[in-house]
Amino acid sequence: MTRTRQAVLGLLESTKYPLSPSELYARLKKQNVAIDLVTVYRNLHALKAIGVVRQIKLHQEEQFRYEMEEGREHHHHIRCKSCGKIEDLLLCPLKKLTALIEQETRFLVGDHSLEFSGWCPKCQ
Amino acid sequence: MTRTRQAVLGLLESTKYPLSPSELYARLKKQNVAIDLVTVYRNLHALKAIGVVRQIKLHQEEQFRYEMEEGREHHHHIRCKSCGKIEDLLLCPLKKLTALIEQETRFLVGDHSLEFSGWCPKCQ
DNA sequence: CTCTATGCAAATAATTTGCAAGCAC
DNA sequence: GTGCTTGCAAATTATTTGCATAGAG
Repeated sequence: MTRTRQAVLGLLESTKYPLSPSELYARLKKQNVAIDLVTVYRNLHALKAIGVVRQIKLHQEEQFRYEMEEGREHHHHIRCKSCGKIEDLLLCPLKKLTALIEQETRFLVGDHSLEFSGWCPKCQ
Repeated sequence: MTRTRQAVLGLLESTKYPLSPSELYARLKKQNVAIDLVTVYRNLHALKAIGVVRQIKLHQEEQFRYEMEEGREHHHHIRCKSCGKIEDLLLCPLKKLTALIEQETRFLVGDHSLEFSGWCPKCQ
């Protein structure tokens, strides 16, 4: 547990929506944490490998985002097409559906991603 | 409607799963179509702008994929984590859910992405 | 001390842009 | 002819890798 890993983890813990590597980097800089972008990437990889953080790709976005895995229930997201605001959705309507899909496609379903996008209250 | 646009469109029409720009490019080359990768990108942008093709980003994939928009019903996809095989899912369980989400988040929902991944029959 | 993490530079991969020449109508 | 399209080169953005050094246990 190094100083930089601590910083990355701390920021992910205190942010309520998933952050991209460059967002993480920019915020750490602003907090005067001496860190390299590459180190942010490497820490995210390491934290993902040990199951502490989860990597997600939001609908139509070009980069990955990361959020804390532990202690979080399975959930999805909704993102504003205008300002980019991201919120969690705690509901997941897909448990029953998975069995149906496995039956119809003969795939074994590992996971799913369900992301909504639209306009947040301010942007409507 | 140029020769290259015709080729891009023709390939998208004859393929039953979404293709990435580089896949399109590679296949056109193989068919001896003289075309530049940049032209593939520009045609996809243009076709997307006029609503002929749809851009999608599959769960955890790094590049965009494109598929025909017209004449296709709203659908989702499932991709094999092992061999990359992609199939369509015609069911969409989310229509009712959208209203609920709009009510709970106060977002106005524009669209959603729902992608499954797992292992196809051969890879299990 | 020994091993893993970090910084810096550089390599990749996906995608976009500038510009001059070519094709469609 | 006029304007949109294309090709080639180069710029951008996200991400990864090599290597020598710094820091953790």
